[in-house]
Amino acid sequence: MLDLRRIRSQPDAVRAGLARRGADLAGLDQILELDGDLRAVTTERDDLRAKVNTVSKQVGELFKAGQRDEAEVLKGESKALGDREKALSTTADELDAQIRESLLRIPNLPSPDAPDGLHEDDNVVLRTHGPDPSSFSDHQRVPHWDIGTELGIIDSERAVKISGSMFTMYRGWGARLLRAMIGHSLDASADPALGAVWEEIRPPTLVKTETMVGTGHLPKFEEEAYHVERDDLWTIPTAEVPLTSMAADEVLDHDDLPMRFTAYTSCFRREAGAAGRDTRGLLRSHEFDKVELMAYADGEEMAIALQEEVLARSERILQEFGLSYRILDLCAGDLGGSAARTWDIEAYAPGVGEWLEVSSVSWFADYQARRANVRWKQAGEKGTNICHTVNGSAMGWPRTVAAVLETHRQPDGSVAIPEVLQPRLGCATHIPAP
RNA sequence: GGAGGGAUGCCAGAGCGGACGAAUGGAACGGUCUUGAAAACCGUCGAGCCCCUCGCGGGUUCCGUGGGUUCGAAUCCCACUCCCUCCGCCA
Repeated sequence: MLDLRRIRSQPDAVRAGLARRGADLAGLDQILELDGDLRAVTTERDDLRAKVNTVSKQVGELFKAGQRDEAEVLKGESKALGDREKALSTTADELDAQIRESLLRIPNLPSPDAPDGLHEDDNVVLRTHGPDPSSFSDHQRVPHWDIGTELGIIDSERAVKISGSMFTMYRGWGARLLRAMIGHSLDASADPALGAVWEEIRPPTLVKTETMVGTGHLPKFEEEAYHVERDDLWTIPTAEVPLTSMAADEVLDHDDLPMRFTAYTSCFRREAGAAGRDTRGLLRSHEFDKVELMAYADGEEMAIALQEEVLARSERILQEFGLSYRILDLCAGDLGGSAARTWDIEAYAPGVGEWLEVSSVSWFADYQARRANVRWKQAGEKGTNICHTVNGSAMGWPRTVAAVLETHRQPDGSVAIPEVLQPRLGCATHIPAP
């Protein structure tokens, strides 16, 4: 969430930032008004409390001195003050809750570096890597759902039988290929030869409500997540959720920053309202595999360097897989609610004939960390500071698998396995044609 | 799921209605001593919010969480959460 003091001291700048992403500004005005009320009430309440505290102290002293009558008089006085204080206190609590509730629904301010624009079409292509989409041959122009069926490596029919529409199932070479890709990504992050080591985490995939609030997935996107009502737990839509909340309510030592984590998990999304859109094959499903990179930073400079580091790692993987991809700089209006700046990576899938979003690399400034209350402290210095958070996928696997299957399909119907993955697959070079 | 024990500052740990934001010890930081270090000694040593005549300033809140009793709660009462031990069940 945004810093209330910033909203208070620079309301126009905040308004302008939110307007860039086309956000509703009514909540902001409401907050400003409630905040004014709250501060008036709080000041008065604190004054009364101060009086109650002094009077109570006097009561004690008078009793000790044996001056019972005087003590009784003061006691009555203090009670009256206390009653007023209680009423004000209730009002203050209510105002505070209202403000927080509104604050949670206000999206982050876009980075000034994020391009202008309100729609997807306004996103800027930063660069494209690999062969041009027009250069692929006919044998690569087969959608992965057909390849999957042909090779017996994707069995959507049975997944649907077991779990319903928009679930997928990998079999045989498909399942092994997926596992090899995941392993490759995790191991690359653990390899010191490739730069800073990202600590591998295997987090829970069922989390508490407050954990979902921390990253900004609740309350706004309640419809998107599966909720296990009996135990009041939510299935995570991304490992970003548990990773970002790992340090919730903690004060990190500045010397430990940046802290880098990676996690492989299943991700669950209800995809409410997306029925029928891009749902064929591996394009969109309720449960999918993803490896996430997530880092805590001490501020903007460190955070942006980490965002670039995540992007480089994700790109590297796509390069190793021999895929064509492009990097999009999301315009202010297309940014997710918690993000300040996002780079999407889209891999080209020749069979589907589309660029598929396989990764999203975002810098959240202190928006998530303020929600989750993640702070850092420099030993010996006074006070604490809110962290910055960064995360990105490396990768969202189903679409990456799709792009790999289509890109590496051979004229004989087999699929060439990228070299980096071969050692993980018994040194096989191809998924054999049927 | 059942029975018992517990939750206090960075850590350990006292306090069980007023003098407690909290003893004591350790850690950390600054200093004295020393060629340097250790030891010893002295000092500092939590966070949030609000106000202002912005000063090494004032007020307030926080002893697991939420309620209650009281003039006054870390201390009493209630509920909940989490942790530990034992039993049951289970991959």
